[in-house]
Amino acid sequence: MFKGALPGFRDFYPQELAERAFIMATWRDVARRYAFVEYDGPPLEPLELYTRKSGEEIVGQLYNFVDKGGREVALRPEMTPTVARMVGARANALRKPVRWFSMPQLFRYERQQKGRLREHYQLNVDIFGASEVAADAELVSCAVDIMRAFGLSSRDVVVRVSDRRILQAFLESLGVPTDSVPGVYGVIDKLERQPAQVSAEKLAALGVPASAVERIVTIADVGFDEIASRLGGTPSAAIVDEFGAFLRYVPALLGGDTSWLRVDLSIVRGLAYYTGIVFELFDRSGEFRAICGGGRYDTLLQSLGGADLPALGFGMGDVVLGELLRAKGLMRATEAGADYWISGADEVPLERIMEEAARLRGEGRAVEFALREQSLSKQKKAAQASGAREFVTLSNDGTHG
RNA sequence: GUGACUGUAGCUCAAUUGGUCAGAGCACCGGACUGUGGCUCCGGGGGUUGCGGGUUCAAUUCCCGUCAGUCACCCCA
Repeated sequence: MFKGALPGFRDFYPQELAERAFIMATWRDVARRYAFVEYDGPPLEPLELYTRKSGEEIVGQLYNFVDKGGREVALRPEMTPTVARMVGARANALRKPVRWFSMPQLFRYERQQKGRLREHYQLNVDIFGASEVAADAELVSCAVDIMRAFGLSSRDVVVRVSDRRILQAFLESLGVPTDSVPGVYGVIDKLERQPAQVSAEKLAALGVPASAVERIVTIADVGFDEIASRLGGTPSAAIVDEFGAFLRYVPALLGGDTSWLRVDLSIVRGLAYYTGIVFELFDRSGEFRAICGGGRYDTLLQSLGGADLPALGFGMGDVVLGELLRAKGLMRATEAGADYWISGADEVPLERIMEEAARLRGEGRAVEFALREQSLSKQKKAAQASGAREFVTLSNDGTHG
């Protein structure tokens, strides 16, 4: 006998499936409110679709194999290449901006740990063909409204926002050599996970001026005012103005609520393909991994050989979110019981119960009953355990109870 | 891929310095309580103690391996 699922994979018993359905229904509902439309793609893709974007190193993280036709294939680790291909193929025909979302099951061949399995479901929300910063604000607002829809508040979750271009300009204004910027990103990305002393030493080794090291180690505390004053009048001023507009738009979209956003230049998002504003959602306690992350990647479609369309999006997985919801007591999902439990008193034949069940089922009701004649108390106990909402008793004199 | 810790019934756990130690609660099944809220009582099924070796007169309890889990690193979703 097989004892359990493969490592990193989950069996969804009815309770767990109800929770997954609850999460996905909430995702879908909020995405719809923002006028995003749903799409999907194949769970299995050519391996090259991922190596072209991320290089051969990525193969170590992929669930890949050779199929019976000799093709190198991989279970999708992310949705972006797929959606980039789909949008690229019809770039000229699609009404812009394209506002799409999907809830794919994604796969990674990695050793599992808390909040990370080999498989998960991830909401992907993307906008293509919009260079306006209002689009960035729409995405962040959508992510926050999803938190709200789950009953989470800004006391539970914070949105940390940054901009790669501003971070680069900020670092250069501190005297960081341009060549050292990528290395400094790497240090910044690890600030929270290693001692400040270690970070400072690494920065010094990268040629960062002593005067700038301390400011970089505490870069998470840099606010918009400091950014604006330091970069005002420089070539980056227009970008800072855009960032300022973004910081006004998000609260406007949230009905005036300013409590969710926090400027945090330490959000680097994996050094990857992001080109502008980036953001991550974290629980305030710091107990869990990032709940959600995203940003703008204007050059990615073109680099994948597709259309030259600006693009931005975010991903939100079900694993960390589920852990957070359970920790907060907000997982509102239970196995659905039947609408009616039909019982029979005094030797009512099973056929009469079945006929009544058939009648109600014909009306679209969910109906269960004991599959053999039992005492009424037994039936009532079974009905209660099943979670059925109504307990109906048929008796020989034709009455209902 | 590397390291640390862990591994007893579906779940949570127990079992003196290795010697009837394979148990309890919950859950599940059956029965009683003949009736209004998941109460009470009785009974039952279920584990080759992750798996495979080794040490020993004897191992759940010691050693090795392996698989799995947790956490961290790596990396990222």
